[in-house]
Amino acid sequence: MTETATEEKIKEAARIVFMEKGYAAAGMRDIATKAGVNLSLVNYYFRSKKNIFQIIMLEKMHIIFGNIIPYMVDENTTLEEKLNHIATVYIDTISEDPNLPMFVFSEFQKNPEDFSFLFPIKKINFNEISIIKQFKTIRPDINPAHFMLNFLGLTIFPFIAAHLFSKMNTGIFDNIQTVIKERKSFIPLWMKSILETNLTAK
Amino acid sequence: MTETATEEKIKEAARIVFMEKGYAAAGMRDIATKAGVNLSLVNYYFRSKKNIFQIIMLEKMHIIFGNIIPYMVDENTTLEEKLNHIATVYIDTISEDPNLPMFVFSEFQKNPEDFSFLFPIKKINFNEISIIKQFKTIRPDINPAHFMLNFLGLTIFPFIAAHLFSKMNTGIFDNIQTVIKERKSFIPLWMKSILETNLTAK
DNA sequence: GTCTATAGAGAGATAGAC
DNA sequence: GTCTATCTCTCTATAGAC
Repeated sequence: MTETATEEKIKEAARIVFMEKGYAAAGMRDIATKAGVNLSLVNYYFRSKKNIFQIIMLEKMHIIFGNIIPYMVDENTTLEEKLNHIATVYIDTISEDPNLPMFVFSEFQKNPEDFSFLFPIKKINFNEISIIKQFKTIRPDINPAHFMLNFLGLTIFPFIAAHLFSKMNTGIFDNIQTVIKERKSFIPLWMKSILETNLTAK
Repeated sequence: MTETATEEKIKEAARIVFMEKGYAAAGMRDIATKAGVNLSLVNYYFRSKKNIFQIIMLEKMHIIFGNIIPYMVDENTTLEEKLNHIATVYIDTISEDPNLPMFVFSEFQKNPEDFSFLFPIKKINFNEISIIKQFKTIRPDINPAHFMLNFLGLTIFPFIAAHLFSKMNTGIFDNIQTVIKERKSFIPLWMKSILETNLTAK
């Protein structure tokens, strides 16, 4: 491997510390301690806090978007297959790192300038990717943004709300991680119903 | 009023600074400057950074939950009326302060211990509030957690994702604030479809 | 590559004059 | 109530010995 053991230990510690505390509250000392190395080694390998953070952020962006875009652009699957596949894969992926969505959305919001250059996704015109084209043939009357917000909201929001909801003793969010996994098979069916909903009613 | 003009100026500045930067990155000097007052006045009125933050957080918690719980517990409205009412009121309320959901979820996650005592909601047993009882009579086969996650996901997630999505040039999230407002009438209809979805199918 | 030691900037908080 | 000045601590980052 090209990375030394020390470098990888520091990177792994940085992943944990940044994900737990966010950029601002994370300290270089936290990272060094968690990695079991001397403070100055963190700077030796990564030069600055901002630099190591951007490396971690780029990794996380790839996980959160890189695992979803390829299925969205695939011209050889139906819309139903896409929804099935993405819901399943995505919930499994994020379940291994459940704070990922909050981390990415929240850190991006705080310093958009620092990350706008990180977009490999930046160039993608959603109007021309398969999943949106398929949606448009079924529902030309609805802005595809609604479709994406619905799908991602049903899939991702539970991870974002999990901490707060499970701590507020409501009696219904006690095994929220189990509930989230049930959603793998439910979300595609709910999305189908949403797709068929007549919005001019009432 | 019981609060002096200075105290209120500081509080308003604190609201803005904390919402923009989060607790960790916000500085007492930021707050003083934004309020147009001397640094030591912030400590004079609020004694510590943590203290003023908790005051703001409590306020924000009341906005995000206080505007929704009363409608959920109301025994005199149907489930359909609740969904209509909440979706509309909530989207209007949060639109005035669109970073509110991210702020509350994100700051809570980072320091749960600091805020667990802030719950006025803590004692509410969701299994006994009207909206959940109504849901259970319609769908006794589904965990009510799904119902709440669906409704709140459709309603709140767009606010959380808005920043990131609108900056990634997808071509479909350009007027996302307008899109979000359209959802006021759509969400109740989508929820109706979701409620009627047969989940044993396939 | 890894350590000790420290520079230099910035933070939260307070003492004390007015 | 409001100011100036400052204490004390902690942070990122680096210089320099090994």
